[in-house]
Amino acid sequence: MLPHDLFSGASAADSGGPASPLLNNLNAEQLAAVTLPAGNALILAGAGSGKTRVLTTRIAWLLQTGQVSAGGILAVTFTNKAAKEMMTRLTAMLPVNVRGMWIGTFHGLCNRLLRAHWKLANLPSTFQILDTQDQLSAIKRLMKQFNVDDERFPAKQTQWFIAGAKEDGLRPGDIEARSDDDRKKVELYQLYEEQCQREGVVDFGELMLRSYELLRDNDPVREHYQRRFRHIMVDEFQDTNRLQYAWLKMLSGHTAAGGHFTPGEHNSVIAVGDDDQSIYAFRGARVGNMTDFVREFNVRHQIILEQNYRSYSNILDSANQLISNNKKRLGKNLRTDQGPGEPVRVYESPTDLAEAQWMVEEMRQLTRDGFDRKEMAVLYRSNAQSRVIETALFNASVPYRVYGGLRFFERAEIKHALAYLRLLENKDDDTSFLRVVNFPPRGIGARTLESLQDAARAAGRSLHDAVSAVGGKAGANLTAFVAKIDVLREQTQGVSLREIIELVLDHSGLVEHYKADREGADRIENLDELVNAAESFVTQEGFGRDAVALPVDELRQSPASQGLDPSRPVLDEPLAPDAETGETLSPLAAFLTHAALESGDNQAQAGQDAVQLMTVHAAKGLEFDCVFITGMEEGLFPHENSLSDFESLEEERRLMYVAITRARKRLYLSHSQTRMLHGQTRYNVKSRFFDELPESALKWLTPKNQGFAPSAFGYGGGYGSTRGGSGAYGGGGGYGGGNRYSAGGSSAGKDTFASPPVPPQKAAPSHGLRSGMQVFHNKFGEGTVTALEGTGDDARAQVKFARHGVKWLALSVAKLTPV
DNA sequence: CTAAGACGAGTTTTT
DNA sequence: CTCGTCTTAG
Repeated sequence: MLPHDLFSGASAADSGGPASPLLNNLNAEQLAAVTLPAGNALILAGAGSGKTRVLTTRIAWLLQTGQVSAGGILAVTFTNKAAKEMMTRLTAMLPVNVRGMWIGTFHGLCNRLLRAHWKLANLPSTFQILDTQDQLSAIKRLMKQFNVDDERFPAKQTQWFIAGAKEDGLRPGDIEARSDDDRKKVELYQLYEEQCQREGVVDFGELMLRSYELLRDNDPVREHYQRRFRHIMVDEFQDTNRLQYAWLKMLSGHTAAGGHFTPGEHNSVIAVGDDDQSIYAFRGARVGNMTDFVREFNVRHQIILEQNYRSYSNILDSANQLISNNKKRLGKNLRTDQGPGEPVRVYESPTDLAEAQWMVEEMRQLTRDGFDRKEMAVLYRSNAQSRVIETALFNASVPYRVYGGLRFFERAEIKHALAYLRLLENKDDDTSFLRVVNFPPRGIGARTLESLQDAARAAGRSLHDAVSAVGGKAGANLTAFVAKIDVLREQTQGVSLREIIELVLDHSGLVEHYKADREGADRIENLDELVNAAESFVTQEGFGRDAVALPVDELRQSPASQGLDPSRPVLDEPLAPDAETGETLSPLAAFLTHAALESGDNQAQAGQDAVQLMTVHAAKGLEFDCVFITGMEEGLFPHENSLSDFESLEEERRLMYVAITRARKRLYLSHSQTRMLHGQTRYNVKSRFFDELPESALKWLTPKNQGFAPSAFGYGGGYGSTRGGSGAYGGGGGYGGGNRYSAGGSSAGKDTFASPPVPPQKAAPSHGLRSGMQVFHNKFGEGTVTALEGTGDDARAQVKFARHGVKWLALSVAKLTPV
């Protein structure tokens, strides 16, 4: 029976209609994917091929045709954004009970499992989650305590080792140490584990690994979930690491565990991914999981989505030809009905500054052509490249937004506040304890803390519990701190989340401390924002799905548990009085989880029509009308660290593939002959990737130079080498003169500049502000320029803000964008 | 305890 | 060059 036969039969019975509107406008491959029969399948989804649509429609279709109830669905993604997107689209498609489904990130779902089975997972019910920062400080603390030479074993490296081991699903005992250094690292890993266990905290890797082990070691639990999740869907499968793969295997019943092999016939796993977009090997992702999946899950249906709905064919041809240079591929070619569109424009500049200025001019033209600024993206390989571009945009008064950097919940003041909150939940969280024990300062110095740590270690207790062991004045300060925390904990019982946070902000002295600080205004504002975040968390999310534990009664009532030996507890608290209502976390605990698992938006400058700046990695999953890929130079893109081996060079190529496929209408590739890097000017050769693009799709805006000849240059040999024609290196002001900018002077003979050449810029950059101008500031919002003075770096502007009054701002520091 | 200065590192990153 | 971290002096 064909998949759609199956469907139409079911839907006819249900709604009387001939076919569900759900399936309208799907192409043949999409339709096949959506209506796949039960069983494991791999969907190879090219960029822009409607992957998310297929995934969500599949779920809706399964539900609508009654093949599964909401409770039988599990969909897992990598980012909260993707998970949210799925939920939103799904609810738009069907009036469905999203609550019953498990849709979330790997870590979110693991957290959910561990919250529900904390006892079996050997965790305290109040366990806290360490983010990467917390993890690093925990490791530093540990290494100091055990007098580990941090020259030989940098904390960062230890962290990397531990995280890497967990990604591979390895406990200290599973690691074969070959060298003394390795043995030491394994020992540190072991000690770190003990420390975390003692403190009741888990890091991101632990969330995954612990829930994997929970399933592996508890037959009833595993079998319950295996029975429950009949349809498992995995997004971005090419990004899964070893452990995540094993986790999926365990959950779907495709593995023998604890001697009880559970046949997987109940469960269908649909893996959706694109091997050509695998760009996260450096953090443990294993593309090989895709072929392993086909083999080990006995995949019989493979569907390739190649029809692209995003870009014109010049762009797609470029992407296709580039990626065809990779040897290790499953094989896929994007196609479109949209026609060729405009050529891909290539620009060469003498300096990185000139590259940026050209780009600004081009953007101006694009704006005149009717493109929104938010539809223009500048992509670069590494963050350091954003600086010149930002400067150019700033000087030209073009609003822009940079992705990346600290997110809301990662800011220092927020972490401080959260640390207090965490201590209320879990007094043994030493990382949080140390973060705030002397912040704001309360006379507790390094020496005091050392003796406290010694005492705690000797007694095998947490820092909180060991304060009484320290005497003297310092001891009194410590006792006062602990008393303050304990009192706060009392005071916050039965109080709303908002009030808890307000109490903590008041009594911790944080707000007061920042008030005394001349530059503390921003921080106070962020702390206020934390209250808002908590408020909207409670109202909007109803504690957030990630944090809500599995309703306890669900497991008990499931037919699965009925045959179980009653003496064998399936649940942590099967008979608790509140079991009937479903055990949920306290609002505070839920909020803390939310903060750890969802670090919040970058700096959502919502509404601003601004040019988008980001790394290529950050651009994955996004799309724009106009895309500039900058710094297309050997050593930068592909990155020098990736030139030496085949595998990572292929990953660089995939990265380029991702970058190209972000563009809908216009694509620009630019490279510069020289570039400031690490305070030195580097001479760069244009990227080898240019030679892998179809000439017919390109338009050279500047005279085309000799291509890169990989065989002629050894690794790194490209720098400082000369190229045909130019020979002008070292000529200083010589570049950019005359011929290079003359319109139509291209050797290809077919180009004219889309915009007038950039005049050589004078040293003093103009800030482009005028009195009376409406401007936008990240912190203060909108305002009016009331006065200007000074030039260059000393330039200042007086701005009257709607909400924050009149302020003088140094333009070299403050980011003001015209509205 | 704070502030200034030395020092070193410097792809990519979500949870 | 430029940022963050660590050390040292007051």
